[in-house]
Amino acid sequence: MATKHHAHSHKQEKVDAEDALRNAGLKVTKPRLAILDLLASEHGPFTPDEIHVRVTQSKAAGACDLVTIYRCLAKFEGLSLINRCDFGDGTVRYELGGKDHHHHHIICRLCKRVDSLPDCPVEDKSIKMPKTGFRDVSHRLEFFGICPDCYAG
Amino acid sequence: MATKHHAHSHKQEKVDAEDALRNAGLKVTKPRLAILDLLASEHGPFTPDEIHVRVTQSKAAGACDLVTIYRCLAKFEGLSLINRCDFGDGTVRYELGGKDHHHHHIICRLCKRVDSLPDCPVEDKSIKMPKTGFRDVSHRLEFFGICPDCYAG
DNA sequence: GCTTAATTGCAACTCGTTTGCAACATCGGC
DNA sequence: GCCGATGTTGCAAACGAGTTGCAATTAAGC
Repeated sequence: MATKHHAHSHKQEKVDAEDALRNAGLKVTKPRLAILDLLASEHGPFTPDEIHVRVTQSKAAGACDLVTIYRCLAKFEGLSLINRCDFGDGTVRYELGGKDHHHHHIICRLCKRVDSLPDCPVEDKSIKMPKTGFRDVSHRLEFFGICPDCYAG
Repeated sequence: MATKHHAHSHKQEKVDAEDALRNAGLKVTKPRLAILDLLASEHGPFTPDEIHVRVTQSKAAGACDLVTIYRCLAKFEGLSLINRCDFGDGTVRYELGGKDHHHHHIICRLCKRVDSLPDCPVEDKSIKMPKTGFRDVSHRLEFFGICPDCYAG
């Protein structure tokens, strides 16, 4: 009983992940729960490899093959459970959130730290969309710079 | 003499490319001239592979190994003779132009056609740069959509 | 519990890109 | 114009991220 109460907030996360999987029509497996838990609890985004390392190291016994990570991430992305980020450094990253979580990042060129920017200047209309005759226009926007920690120290 | 006059405009391009190489402190070689000529005359941007095919097929005798293309492009980019574009499709593209040629693209999701956008809305300040404490901030911005040709036909 | 379809692990593979090394071509000096 | 130092090239082999085929396993519905 004591244990049950103590673990409450963590349990809650697990249930959310399970629900998300069931709602999506996916089987609930250990690797999938581990990936969703990781993305829900640590600030990302993470590369497939980073996810693999963390999931494998976590005592949550989510250990699995890297291929499984790739396959789960692909499924999750297809169902909009997670978003893919591409910072142009040769690998892809993922973070929690569906289409409603649209936002952009600023990445430190030195320490690679990633911050999220709350507002999207394109949807804000603070960016004037060029008139191109294209339809169904989406965009990718990322900022790069030197973060305070790096230029201070 | 007749030949000299006849080939004038084309010769001129070659001279420009040669000058660019000499000014950059690079040796003037056939592959390098062929790459610069291609980028100057055809509307890009092009992947290394596309450049290789075109350069090899051109009777200008610029035939060379794909590795050479990669190495030339890396040098050129380091010297800001060309710009790298990344549309997130697993390969990189290059086009002519230094830092003064900063601009963005809109890419058709169907036919992959790439148009250049004349103005940069970010430098226009029509985008309100988020105050993040980061310094030396640059950005990457690309648009994706369906081009008129694709949704018409 | 038992069946079936989904999921996983392993190994082998693809594709864009990079690297080691020996052969070669360019450029500056004679 | 020839020659040597240095930069550049070709080839083959390696690389890393991501994918695929297939047999073994496991979750979900009955």
